[in-house]
Amino acid sequence: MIRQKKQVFNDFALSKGLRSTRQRDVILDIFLSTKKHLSVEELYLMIKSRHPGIGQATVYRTLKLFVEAGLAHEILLHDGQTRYEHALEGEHHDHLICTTCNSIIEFENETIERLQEEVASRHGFTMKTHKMEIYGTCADCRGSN
Amino acid sequence: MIRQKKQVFNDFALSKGLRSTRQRDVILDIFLSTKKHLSVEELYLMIKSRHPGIGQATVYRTLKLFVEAGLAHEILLHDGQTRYEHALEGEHHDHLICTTCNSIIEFENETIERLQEEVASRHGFTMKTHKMEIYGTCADCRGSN
DNA sequence: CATATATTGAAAATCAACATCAATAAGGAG
DNA sequence: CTCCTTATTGATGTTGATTTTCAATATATG
Repeated sequence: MIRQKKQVFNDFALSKGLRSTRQRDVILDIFLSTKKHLSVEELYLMIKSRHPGIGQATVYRTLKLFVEAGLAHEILLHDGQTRYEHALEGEHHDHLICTTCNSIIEFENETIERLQEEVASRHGFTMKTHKMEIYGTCADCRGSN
Repeated sequence: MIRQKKQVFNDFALSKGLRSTRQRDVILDIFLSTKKHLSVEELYLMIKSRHPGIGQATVYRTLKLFVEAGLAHEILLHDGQTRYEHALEGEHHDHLICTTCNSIIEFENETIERLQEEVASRHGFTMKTHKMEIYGTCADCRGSN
């Protein structure tokens, strides 16, 4: 799986004439090793702890490449930071976001996906991607409030 | 309808002990008179043209109050500006966003709404609001590309 | 009217994201 | 392997949206 995603990036790099650098390898490794929706800053801190030489700007630049390569999606929440999550064709999930503790649960629902396609085509749209976020209170927080 | 929304804000202001000011009246009036998803800057420009005295910071502050009062929702697109749209219980719509021309089409789909509730409760969530955005190419842009 | 305090506008401060640029490194040619 | 071209990097500066600060002003209430 990780190998497969690295391949996706290599192919992308090749097709774009990008050079292969230590920094991009490191950033890709660490990005792929995470599960959560990390902000650039958070990812940068993880990276810096093992590879102090790598600059923040490079992390920004590289994450944008991952998006271009189709490996990552940008997520905008309401905390003023862009977050990145994994993306791979076929894999798609949406988010349940707890407005109390900010935890994020991922889910998939094929029926919703299908209805989205339907709505899009009804309006003459060709759907590329979509984003669905449900905000509410999670079970844990409901108990403790 | 507009009267009703003004009432909502008055009630909110009362419950919070907020004072009634000329600026907030003006901003609410103009906000309610729009249909689109305006950024703070866009709204500020509309306001300034008729009421040059009103400052940008006040517009920012007041829009946040509208959100708190339940009159508006923040929308985050990928252009680095927070936009505000009208919100009222019962009224809900989602967005089709053209990634070529940035136009936004609103739609509603009850089935999707229902499925969302279902997903939320299946995960122990109490759903408060949600957001769904479908990105793609609109009919016009498809033609001209 | 007088007082207490919320609100405002202008300007400064913040903060994420992006651009600049000199130094470095990749990778192909010889 | 060495040279050369050019992509990449890291440090730093800049931008642009949003927030905060603070003195001046306006509101509500006694």
